[in-house]
Amino acid sequence: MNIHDIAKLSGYSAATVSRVINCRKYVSDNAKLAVQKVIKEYDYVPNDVARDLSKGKTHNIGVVMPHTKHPYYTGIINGIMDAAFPAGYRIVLLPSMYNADVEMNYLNRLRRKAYDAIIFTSHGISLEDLVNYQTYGSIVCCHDPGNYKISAAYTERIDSYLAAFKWAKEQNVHDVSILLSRDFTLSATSQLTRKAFSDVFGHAPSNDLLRTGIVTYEDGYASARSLHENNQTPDMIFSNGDDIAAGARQFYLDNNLPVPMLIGQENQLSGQLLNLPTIDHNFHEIGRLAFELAISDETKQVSVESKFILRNQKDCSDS
Amino acid sequence: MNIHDIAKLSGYSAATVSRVINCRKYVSDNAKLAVQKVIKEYDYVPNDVARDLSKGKTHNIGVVMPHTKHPYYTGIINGIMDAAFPAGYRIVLLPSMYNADVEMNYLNRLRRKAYDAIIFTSHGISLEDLVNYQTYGSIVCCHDPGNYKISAAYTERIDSYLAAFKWAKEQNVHDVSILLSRDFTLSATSQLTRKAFSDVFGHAPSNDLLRTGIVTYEDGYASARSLHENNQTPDMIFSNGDDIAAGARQFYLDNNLPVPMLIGQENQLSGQLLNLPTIDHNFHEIGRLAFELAISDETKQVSVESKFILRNQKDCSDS
DNA sequence: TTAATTTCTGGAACGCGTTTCAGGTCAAGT
DNA sequence: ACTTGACCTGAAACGCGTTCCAGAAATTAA
Repeated sequence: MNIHDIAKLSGYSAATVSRVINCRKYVSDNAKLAVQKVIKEYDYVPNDVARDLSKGKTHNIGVVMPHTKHPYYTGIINGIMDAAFPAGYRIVLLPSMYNADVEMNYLNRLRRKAYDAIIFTSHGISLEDLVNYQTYGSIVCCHDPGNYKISAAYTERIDSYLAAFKWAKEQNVHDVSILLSRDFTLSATSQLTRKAFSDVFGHAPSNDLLRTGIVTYEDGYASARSLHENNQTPDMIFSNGDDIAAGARQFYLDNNLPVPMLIGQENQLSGQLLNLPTIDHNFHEIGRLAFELAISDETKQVSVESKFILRNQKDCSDS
Repeated sequence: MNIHDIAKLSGYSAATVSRVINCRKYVSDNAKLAVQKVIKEYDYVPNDVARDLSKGKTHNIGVVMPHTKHPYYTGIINGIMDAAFPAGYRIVLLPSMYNADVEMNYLNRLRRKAYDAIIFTSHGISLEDLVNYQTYGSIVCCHDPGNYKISAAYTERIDSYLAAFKWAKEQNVHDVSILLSRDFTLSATSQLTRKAFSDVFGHAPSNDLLRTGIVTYEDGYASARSLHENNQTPDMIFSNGDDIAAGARQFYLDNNLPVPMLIGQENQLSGQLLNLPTIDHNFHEIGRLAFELAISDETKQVSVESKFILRNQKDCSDS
């Protein structure tokens, strides 16, 4: 049962049926009634894929995310969804695991018109590739693209990082362990972290106290163990997530070791429960903005500020 | 640039080009080479929407979720994704807010072939509606459908609920507050909670100690306040999420009130941090199973056991 | 050397809705 | 009475890839 069947049954043409369905002008009352009757009688609904093909638009936005565990991504996703839903767009989850082939595959699906636009919450392939693929559709990334001409919604992190490290310095810490999601060489965010640290402390962060590939509570726990096993005793751990900080803390507690000071990120519930200083990167807002950019024709960059949050300082080391 | 253009340029027909693209048999080496050359030269990629239309399949699975904040949904989503990705399916997020019109709209989009199947992590419309819409595509729900003929992947909760309440009884608690996501009348899960409670305690849970519509940490906090303001002093709070329990706990701490015993659910990080007894509903596995059902032709029900988890009991009331 | 396969290939139909365009009607304006 | 413009309508083209079927050519089997 398709639009042509309805046309035949109602005695009108497919064009008229299409007009009725889409509430277009230039349809007589007679035609409208006749068509609606048949549609109702046969319980007809139009095929969305055919419509998408015809219109050249799917109302689907692909959202590429390296993994799903990290709240960074769920935060952005929520922001995107909250903006996409009222606008009549759907979001398609595209897990990438930072795999270049997989990401390329998604870009090609953009070319193939499977999505109207694609948002990279993060990406393993080069920014240059992303920029080049813009010929085939709207692409948005979620970090500062520097001089590259590409739409981006991201958090301006430097001030909050500086604030965090300044506060750290005021606490008279000397050995700061930094836990990162990705290595300095791979991630602009990681580079920024290093820069902020260096600016405040006057020297680069120690490699002995650095751990990368850290994403979850469990990773945080393992990092602390690794530090301990390498006889490193940082007096502060700066991590890229409250959950991660919580994991590290747990390792020390479990082993009756003194817990270093902790700074988290993402303003997660764990941080709230443990009263950790944290950095809120406003991911929900980033998601909203990314969506707006995705469906707009302009190529532009928008950013929001992140905030270093010092909670009322109770003791953080108790269980 | 479409397949017909490629056909013309290569001197072969669209049918042959299609065969080359899809690596079908019955193509001569000459034809293959010629077509591939033109495809490469013009950097042609086929249109996915046209292909979907032609094949009558989108490889998209719609996943309806009432809201995005609750880890119940993110857990299932992760399970679905982990299964869908290797199978070449994508998942489309469909927020519903338990709104019947919205959910109906998604069901209609299934009819309209926008999705190959649809998974309801939860639903506001009647199970009967869901059952009826199966004519139009594969539908999976995530709770025990009773006698209704519909595919379902869900957690068998009764044993863990019983175990939890039995443990509670052993702790000699008398006034158990129950915090639920949805009212008994609306939710089978809520009914089960009540049944388990009644079975163990020999009487129905107190309405004065019941709160519904509770989903987040903040809701948990508000519930505790509400209980307090109504002069209710439960000696245990049974909540539908560790985060929620954590929220309730925080209210008591903030007001220097004794913290009742707590039982959480979902085995969340907050529960881990606070050493809460919890119930793990195995949502990741539910997601996996739901996906398998979604792409299979059979209509069947599968369930997994949930587990009551009693952690090593440290004191839960400190900060 | 036939008969029977298997391999190639392309025209045309199919999946299905949208849109353009041309042709026609009818009421309002001059 | 004549022009103008708004209103209706449908055939056909368009978006684009897949597949069935028929016919031709090349092998293989007998």
